This record gives sequence, structure tokens and C-alpha cells, in this order.
Amino acid sequence: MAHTRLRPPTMADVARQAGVSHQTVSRVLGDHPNVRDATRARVLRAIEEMGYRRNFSARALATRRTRTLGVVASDTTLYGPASTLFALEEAARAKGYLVSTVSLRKLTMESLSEALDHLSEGGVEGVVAIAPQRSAVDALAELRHPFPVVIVGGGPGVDITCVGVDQHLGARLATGHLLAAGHRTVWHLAGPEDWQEAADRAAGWRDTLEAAGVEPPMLLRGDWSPLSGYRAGQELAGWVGRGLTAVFVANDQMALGVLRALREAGVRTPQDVAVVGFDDIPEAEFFAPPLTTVRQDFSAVGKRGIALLLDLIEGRPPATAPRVEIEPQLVVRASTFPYAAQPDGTPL
Amino acid sequence: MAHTRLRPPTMADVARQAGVSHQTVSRVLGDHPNVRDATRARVLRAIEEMGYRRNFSARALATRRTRTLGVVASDTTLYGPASTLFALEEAARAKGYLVSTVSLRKLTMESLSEALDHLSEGGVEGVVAIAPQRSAVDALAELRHPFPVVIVGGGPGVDITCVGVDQHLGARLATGHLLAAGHRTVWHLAGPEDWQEAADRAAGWRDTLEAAGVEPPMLLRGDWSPLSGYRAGQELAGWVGRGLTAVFVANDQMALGVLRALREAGVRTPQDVAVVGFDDIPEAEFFAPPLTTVRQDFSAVGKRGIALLLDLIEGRPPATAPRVEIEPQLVVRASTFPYAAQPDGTPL
DNA sequence: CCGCGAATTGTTAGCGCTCACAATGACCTC
DNA sequence: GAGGTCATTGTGAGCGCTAACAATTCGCGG
Repeated sequence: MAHTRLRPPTMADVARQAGVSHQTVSRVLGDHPNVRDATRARVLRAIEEMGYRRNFSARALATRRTRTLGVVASDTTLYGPASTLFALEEAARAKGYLVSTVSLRKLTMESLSEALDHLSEGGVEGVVAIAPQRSAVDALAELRHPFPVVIVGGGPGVDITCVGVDQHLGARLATGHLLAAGHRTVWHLAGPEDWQEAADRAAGWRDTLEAAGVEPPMLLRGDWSPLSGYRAGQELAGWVGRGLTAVFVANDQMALGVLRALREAGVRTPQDVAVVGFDDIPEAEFFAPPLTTVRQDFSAVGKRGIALLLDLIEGRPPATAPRVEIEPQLVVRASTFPYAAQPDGTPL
Repeated sequence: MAHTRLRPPTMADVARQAGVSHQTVSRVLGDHPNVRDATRARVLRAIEEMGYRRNFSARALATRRTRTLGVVASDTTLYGPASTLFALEEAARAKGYLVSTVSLRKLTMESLSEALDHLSEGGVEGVVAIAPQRSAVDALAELRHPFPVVIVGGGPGVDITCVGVDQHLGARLATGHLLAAGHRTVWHLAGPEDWQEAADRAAGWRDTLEAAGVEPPMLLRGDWSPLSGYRAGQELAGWVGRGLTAVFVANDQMALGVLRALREAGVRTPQDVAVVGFDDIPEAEFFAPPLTTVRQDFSAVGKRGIALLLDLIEGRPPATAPRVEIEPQLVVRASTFPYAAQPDGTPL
């Protein structure tokens, strides 16, 4: 007969019902060998009947493992961080870990410290920080924490394990693509100075030009937003006819703003000015014109990040170098090549 | 003298160091009154010196509370779900709860069931499901789980507490805006049939037209993607000059595709056809032309969702109705009104 | 200077699980 | 049939904390 049970059943309850000891129940749940099939079946039936679920806290206390990882991130509504977050969670879950997230509005020393405390109180065994700003990386390096930390998207220099896409290579692909198409030089609209990825992309752009014997033109800066791209685009429009025929924009959102400003200034893309972005956000294919851009493999970043963190947690020597770089990929569309395919596959 | 300590210090270690009982340490940490200031100071100093941190699992086991909530979501790289996720985490953290996320690629019965199991194994006290598809809501209603569940963005009908933006009202705002601007009728590009929000927006559109004594024209369907909007836009372009002067598109991404298709067909926006979107993604302001759209207050959704879940967890009678609706807001831009302000504030 | 209530501190038992080890039984070999 | 081995199951001791209760101390009126 079913009576209301105030407390959820414990392992001992199940054991009693199945006529075994609690340890045998534990063995069944832990997939230990050396449990007779008949016994296992009896236990499983009791578990099923009573709707038993192993108590997380008791288990964690006894094993000293919570199997929970923390992630600290900011700007999680942007495509890049959101994709990274998704990839990290998926990779962690595949390894049997739970992920607790803290999304910050700003990665300051203070907010980071609070976030790590919060996660620490939550018993995480390690943390992945999506920290693209140098200042955030520095803060992280200073902060004391009782668990290993892996940084995604951050820069080198500090003594923390990092994973990220090879931004320098991405920028070389973008800039090289434009040079190969016959442009004499390539302008660059960079991201905020403090961002490691912005710096790496700018460096890749500069190095490619210099390797080709071209003096890099003036560098413009935006803040990743379409609005800042729009403003930079207005400025860029003023240089058309004075040597500007190609622009490498440090992300797709700013490229959107640039495209709009150019269009409003009567500048045609790609006939007058070719534009390349970075990220390959889903909308990029539908910009006017569809945007040539650099695609990052976030899923790979997530997998490597989690793998690295688990190595650290389990005290294994990290399987790879402390700095892991994932290769990006150039996606060519009509913003640099007028005959590139339409979104639905038909030529323009 | 400092020697390497293999195990992190326990409360008993701190107590010994401070010359008190572990219980007094617990009192200090728990902010209990009735601890003499001198004692408190001594304990705090010991904690500081030893770098003590309270063990999460032991605490959770003793209190039977993990103070952890779960969130199940899908499509977390899209603006809407990502914003909701962010808002939920922020609201939960403000209440002292940790959030564990599971991001699914598809919300099927099977994946949902696995997600709830995974969270359950992780000891969550309750779950918020971002489940915009009806099928997902139905699956959730069928699934047994040992904790309360609140649905965000889902529909009514089932016996689960829901929070969401009032989509019907949003659609009325959008459609009414177009009618007020003098359009004789408004076409609609809806989202996938299975999505509650798509259905509500379509219903709001239809109701507004009928209230105005207008027979709703043929309804088009997309899948939220820019590509599907592009295809629908090509079809819509064929109706220009045959009564089509205004379109309400069920989200901004599809609206982007529609705008592009119209432009390619030589149709001007807003002079020939006015377009309204839904969501107000950050890029919407930079579409060509800037998009009139409906803004949703995700932060409010997050707060109400968490509040509701905590009510359920703590056995309080829910402070509000089982179905909470947040009011959306119309944002007018140039896609419906040629004199709307430019992104940077200057008139066109 | 005793006694009483309030403030402060200590003691004892779990919370529900896993681990290490002990115990049981089945089966086999010589 | 004694002794040994292996597979299977049970027992006891924590894991590190909080909650309930017991004990101690302090201040102060009588």
C-alpha cells in the first residue's frame, strides 16, 4: 500500500525492501562486478518501485568528489561566448560532469572574485573562465582559488592553462585572402584594446601585410558593436578612392555596421570595397552582401578546455601544452567575391 | 611553520586553532547571534590563516539543501534563450542559489529525460526549463521528476507553472502599429508551428486584424532562420502591388532574410513594404533599414521564473498565478517609419 | 555571597553514502 | 572429506557538517 513518504527513500530503505545490505545496493548502482544477477535484479526492482535516487550530497561527501565544474563568463548573449559556453557544457556532460555557470556583466577583479567564491561555495572541482580581456586574465592570475582554473580565449603570458582559437592565423587567412584577390593593401577595424583576441587579430593582420612588403595603414578601433562598426564605416568611406579597397573587420557585428555605413555612403561592396569579418555568426550569411568571414570551432575549444581541466583536477600531467590553439577556417562569401554563392545555393 | 597539507582544513581544524569547538565555528560562519565578539574575531582569524572553506557536500548533507537550481535549455546561442539563461542565472545568484545548466541540441522526450536525470543526480532542488516548443512542454508534463519544475516561454494547457512574455500582446502591438500607420492589411511570417510563441504571435496578429474588420491574408511559415525568412521574402515580393504593403515577421532573424529578399526584388522598405520584427536583437538596429520590432524583458522573466521556482521549492503558496505574463514593448525604427532616427541619433 | 535567568559554549547524534575489510558460501583439488 | 580459492555479501567506520540539547559562564538583585 502506498502511503505518503515525507523523506525520499534512502539506500537503506531500498536494501531492506530488496532483502540485502545497503552496500549491495551501492554496488549495483556503482556497476560493480561480483553481484549475482538475481540479486542485481531484485535491487533494481526495489529501486524502481520506490523511485529511489541516490543522494548527491552524501555521495559527494563520501567520495570527496562533486563531479561539478564551474564556468565563469560574461557577454553570454554574444555569439562567441554563448557558443563557447554551450560547447563547454556539452563536453563536460559527456564526461559525466555537471556545469554550474556564473554569468557576469563585467569581468572586474571584484566580480571575478565573487564569482569564484560563489562557485567555490558550490563545491566545484575546477573552473573554466571565458576571459577574453587581458585585464580579466590578470585578475584571474592574482586571485587565489582552491581549485584548478583553465582560461578560454585569454592570452598567454600568465601562468594559467589556456585554450583558444588561433586568432593570429585567422587574421592571416582573412588578410591573405584579400591580398591574394589583388588588393594593394588592407585596412583593419580592430576590437577593444584590452581584448587579447583583438590584439592577436590586429597582429596577424599587421604581420601579413609586412610579410607582403606593405606598410599597414592606420588602424581603427571599435567595441565589437554594430554601432561602433557603423561609425568606423563612415570614416572608412572617406578613404575610398584614396587607396582603400579592402577592410578586415575584427568581428561580424562590427562588419554589419561597416557594410551599412558604406552602403549609405554610396560605396558598393565588394566592387568598391571588399569586407571580411570574423566569427561567422549565423546571420553573416544574410548580410548585404553575405559576409566573408573566419569561422571558429567552438566545439573543439570546449572539448579541449574540459579535457585540460579534467587533467588538472585528476592530477594527470596535462595531455597537451599549457597553451592550446584551435585552427580557424576562412569562409568566402560575396562581400569579397561577387560571384560567391547565394544563401540558397543559387549564384547571384 | 607551514607544511604542505594534503587535505583541506576542516571545521575541526579551525576550531582547534582558535581554541573553540567546531560548533562555535559553525555559528560564526552561519552568522548566529550569541557569539562573543572576541570569540568571533579569533575564529575569523583562524579561518583566514588556514584558508578554510566550508565543505559544500557536508553542509548540503546535513541541511538537506544544495541550494542549486537546474536549467534546461536549447538553442542557447540564439539571442532569446541566451538572454533568458543569463537572466535566470543572475536572479538565482541574487537569491544565493547556484545554477547548473544543461544545453540540449533538441528538446525531445529522450533528451529532456536524460537532462532531468543528469540534474537530479546533481542534486538540484528545482528546475527551470526553457521550453518554447509545445512538444517539449508536453514531454515535460509527462516526465516524472523529484523536484518542482517551472517552464519559461512555454504555453498554457498543462499543469505546470509557466512564465513568459505576453506574445499575444506583442503581436497586437506590432500589427496595430502597422494598421495605425495606414496599412490596409498586414501579412505575417510565422515561426514553426510547434512553437507556442509562434502560435501566440500568429494569434495576436489574426485577432488584431479581425478586430479591425480585416480578413487576414495567407499566413507564411519559417523556421526562425534568416534563410527561411529570405525564402518567404521572395514569395512576399511577388505579392507587392497586389495588396501587400506591410509584413509582421515573427522574429528579427527571419526579418533580416525578408529585408534582403525584398531589396533584391527591388522592393523598398519602408516605402513599398513596411516590416516589423520580434525580439529586438542587438543587430536589429543596424539592419538595412533599422528594424521596428518588439522588445522582450528577459530580465523580468528570469526574476519571476526564479521567484516562482523558489516558492515551489520552499512550499510557499506561489506568490502569483501559475501563469505569469511579462509585458513586451514596441520599438519603432525606420523599417516602418522612414523618418525614424538613425543608429547614432541623427535623422536620416 | 548565594541563586537565577540569559548569554555563550560544548557535546552528541545523525545526514546518506562509500570504502576497507570481514564473513560467508560455493566450488574445486588432492 | 580437509583445505584452499574465488565469488558474493555484510559490517563498521568515517566523510565534514548542522541541529538539538546539555553544560558552563556571567551579571546582578536580594
